[in-house]
Amino acid sequence: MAPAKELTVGQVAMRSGVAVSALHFYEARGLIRSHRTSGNQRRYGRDVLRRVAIIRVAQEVGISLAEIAAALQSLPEGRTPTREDWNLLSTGWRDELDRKISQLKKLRDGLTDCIGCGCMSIDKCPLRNREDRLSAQGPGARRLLVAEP
Amino acid sequence: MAPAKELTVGQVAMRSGVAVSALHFYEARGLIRSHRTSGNQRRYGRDVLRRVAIIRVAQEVGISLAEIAAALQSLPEGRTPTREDWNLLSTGWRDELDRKISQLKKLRDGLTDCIGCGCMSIDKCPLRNREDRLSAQGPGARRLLVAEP
DNA sequence: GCTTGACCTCAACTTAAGTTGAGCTTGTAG
DNA sequence: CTACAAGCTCAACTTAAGTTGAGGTCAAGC
Repeated sequence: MAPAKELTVGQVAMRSGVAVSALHFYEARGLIRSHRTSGNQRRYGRDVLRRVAIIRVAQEVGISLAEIAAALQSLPEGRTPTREDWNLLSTGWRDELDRKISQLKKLRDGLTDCIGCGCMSIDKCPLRNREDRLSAQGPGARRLLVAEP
Repeated sequence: MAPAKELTVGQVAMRSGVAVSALHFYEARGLIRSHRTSGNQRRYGRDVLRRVAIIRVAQEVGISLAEIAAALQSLPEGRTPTREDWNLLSTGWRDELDRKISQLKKLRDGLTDCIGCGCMSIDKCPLRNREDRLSAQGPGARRLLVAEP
């Protein structure tokens, strides 16, 4: 089996859409790893592309590099991660991810539920007058942040 | 109708769970608004609690204050926003929110689809060998980032 | 065998989103 | 009516996540 060719930092940058400087930065932070050629240049295995993709996706939904780094620790250092490895990683995030999904849906669906504005507890709240929801639950702000879907 | 009592910055901080300094900051950035007492202290209408809640929710899912500020421009300055106002706001975000939801689900569901790792195009990719998915679509990295749910 | 574009390190700079602190003013409870 | 918690402004500091630039090395094509 021809050992899948290693990638230079420039190639990884091109294929992942991430700047070389960011790759250096991720490496300094321990999110990715490389080994060096005799001339001290970085070489990456192909799995780095997947790791970088995950870093970007996770970042875009508001997960910090520190959290991502922690999660990536669960991936094996040497070998290409299996499906089991990935599942392990993502179960560590599941609660947080579920919560975020829920929040996003609230935002997307027009924020029709009360998010702690206090107006629900006032008789003249336009939302309450229009829909008359939640009115049986007594006064006070409800659901400051999303708890469940 | 007793005009719903106005809130001091400290009360807003307490009820929203956001620091006073952050409220000042949001105001400086135009995300919320107050008027002043004769003694130059801030007073807020109750709608500020809802605005702040939205700011926090949106922030948590990775939307920047600048984007949030832009979206909040669509809300009426003077009156309590109606459901229509909120819908207008959230439709401006809908595409971005849909994309983020989609990304989150990928992460949560174990990243089982290829996210541009390049390994799908290699015969010995463990995922491909196990599942033999997507194999009819030719070589090359696929779905670097999520396009559709 | 050289030259030119990729790489290397390291320090300094940037932007976002706040926090902290100093020094001064307000307002409310006793 | 006074003390003291709460508010005000403004400048400086912080952390995260990079980017930029200087100064020097590597390697691949001609």
